Amino acid sequence: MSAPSPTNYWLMKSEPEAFSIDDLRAAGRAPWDGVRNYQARKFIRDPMKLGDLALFYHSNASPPGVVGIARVASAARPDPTALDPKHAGFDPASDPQAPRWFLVEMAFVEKLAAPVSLAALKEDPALKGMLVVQKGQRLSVQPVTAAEFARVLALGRGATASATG
DNA sequence: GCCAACGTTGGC
DNA sequence: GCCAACGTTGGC
Repeated sequence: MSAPSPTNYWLMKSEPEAFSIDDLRAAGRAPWDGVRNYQARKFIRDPMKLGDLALFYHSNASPPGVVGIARVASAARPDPTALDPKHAGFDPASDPQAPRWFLVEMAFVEKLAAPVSLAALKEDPALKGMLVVQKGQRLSVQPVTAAEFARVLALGRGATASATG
């Protein structure tokens, strides 16, 4: 039996002061809660599938960039933090009977030996189509192509900038 | 439906 | 801390 290959690849942003790759590694897996953007919700709720792989991106970091790999470890389900008045992500308009916000659980896969900074992503011609390098793009859950994912992973595992594997 | 005001994101 | 860019809200 070979392991099923992931059907989609993603980039998921988190501020390291809120939840870092080290936090995910320590936890093993964790609910990816707090997504409050309709476009990101659509990705989480619809095309995101168990086993999909994601680039774990540190935003508001020094430097910002891809620091690890995570795997989608659950189906999408309603995000309970949207219904919790004590939670920063509380949405008073959210209806428990018709959940508005969703989460998936993410599992730790790998911390990159050589984090790939946003500047490095921008410098790589092979990655010029990535959403994260586009000006003004702030979507917290983004699709990436298999080729982009493989390229970032190669860079992050220590491949030289001139390697094209 | 338009669009100004506001709040947030996130690089720098 | 600054501020550009974006998304949402709400008056009209």
